[in-house]
Amino acid sequence: MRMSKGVEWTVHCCTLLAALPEGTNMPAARLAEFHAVPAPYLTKHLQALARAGILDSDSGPRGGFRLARPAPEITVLEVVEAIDGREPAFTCTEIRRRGPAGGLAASEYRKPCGIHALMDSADEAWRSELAATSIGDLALYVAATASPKAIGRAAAWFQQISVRESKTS
Amino acid sequence: MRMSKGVEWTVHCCTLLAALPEGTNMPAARLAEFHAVPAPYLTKHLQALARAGILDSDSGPRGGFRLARPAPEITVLEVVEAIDGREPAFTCTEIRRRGPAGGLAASEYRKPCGIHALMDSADEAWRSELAATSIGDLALYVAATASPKAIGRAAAWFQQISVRESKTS
DNA sequence: GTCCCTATACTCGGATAGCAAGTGTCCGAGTATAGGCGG
DNA sequence: CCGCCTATACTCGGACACTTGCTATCCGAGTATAGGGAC
Repeated sequence: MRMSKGVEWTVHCCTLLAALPEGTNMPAARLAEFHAVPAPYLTKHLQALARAGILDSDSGPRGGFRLARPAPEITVLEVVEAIDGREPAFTCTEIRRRGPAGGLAASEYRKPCGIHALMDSADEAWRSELAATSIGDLALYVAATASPKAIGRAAAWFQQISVRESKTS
Repeated sequence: MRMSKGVEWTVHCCTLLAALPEGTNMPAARLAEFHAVPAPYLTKHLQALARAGILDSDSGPRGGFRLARPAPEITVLEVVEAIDGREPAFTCTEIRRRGPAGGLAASEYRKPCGIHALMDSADEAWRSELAATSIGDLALYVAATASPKAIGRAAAWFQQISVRESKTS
C-alpha cells in the first residue's frame, strides 16, 4: 500500500499558495521550480485539484493556480482524495459468500462482513485525522517552525521571480 | 492507494484457522477451496505469514498451516503488515530542503515537516484501529453473526474433507 | 493623443509512452505416511 | 505376529511470466497582454 508521490507535492503546493497574498496566483512551472519537481507531472496533479474544486486556474499570461477557497476551509483530506481517489484502500469481495459454505440467498448475509467493517473503521480513523487539519493550519505551522534562513530564501526567490516577470514587460 | 487482495484472503484464512480445534492444521489447498481463491497465489501469501511468525507450517502428508499463537494474541495489524509491508504509505522526500529556498544545513530543519507529521499521525490512527482487533475477536464475531445455514454448510464441508482424507487411507 | 486591432507568447488541459509493483503461476526440496518384506 | 525398510504421495518453499496502475512527458486549445496602426 503506497501513496502517490503527487500527494506530497500538491499538499506542499497548496501550503505555498496559502502563503501568497489574496488574489495572487502562481503558474505550475514556478511551483515546480520552487519544489524541485518535474513540471509536467506536477501540472497533471494540479489539474486534478482544479477538477476537484480545490484550486482555480487562469489561462494565458499572468495566469496560474490559486486556492479556490480560504485556506482554513480546505482540509488535507480533500487534497489527498483528489489525487489518490475517494474509494477506501480495502475492497471487500464478499469472500464469505463464495466457496462451499457460501452461495446462500442475499438475505442470509444481513450482518456486514467483520473484516470489511473493521477495515472501514480503520479507514474512517485515517480520514478523520486528515480532515482535522486544514491547509491553513499547515501554512501556520510552517510559518511558525521554519528557520528564518529558509523563510528569507523563499522571500528572496519570490522577489526574484517578480523582477523576472517585470523584466519581460 | 490500493491494498493488496492478499490481505482480505489471509485475514479470512486466519479467522477460519482460529475456528479449528487446537492442534489441527489445514493445507493451503483446502483454505483456497473454502474461499474460492487461486490456490498457488494464496500459498504465496500464507508463506509470508509463516515468515512473520503468525502461522506455523508442517510439510508432508497431514501437513498444513495453523496459528502459531492463540487467536486472541494475534492482531489484525500483524497480518496486514506481514502482507502489505510495515513501512507507512506516505514517504516524506523532504521537499522543503530542495529548490531555491532549500539547501541549508541540516541543523536548520530540526522541526519535523508538518505534512510528514500529519501523515504519520493519520497512519498511526489507522494502525491503532487495526491493532485493537484480534483474529480471535473476528472469529467470535463471525460465530455470532453468521447465519445458521452458512455455519451448517461450513460444518458439512469440514466433515466432507475429513471423509475425503479417510477415504485415501 | 486616443482607441482599436492584430500578432504574440504564455498559460492550462488532455492524450500519449515507460516502468515498477502487485498478480498469478509453476516446479523443486523435504517429510510423514502406507504398504511390503524379512525376521 | 512384529519390526524395519522402501517407495510414495502430499506438503511447503522459492523462482519465473504477466497485467494493472502509477510515473513521466509531450503537444494542442484558449486567453490576456503588448505593440503597432488608424482615426
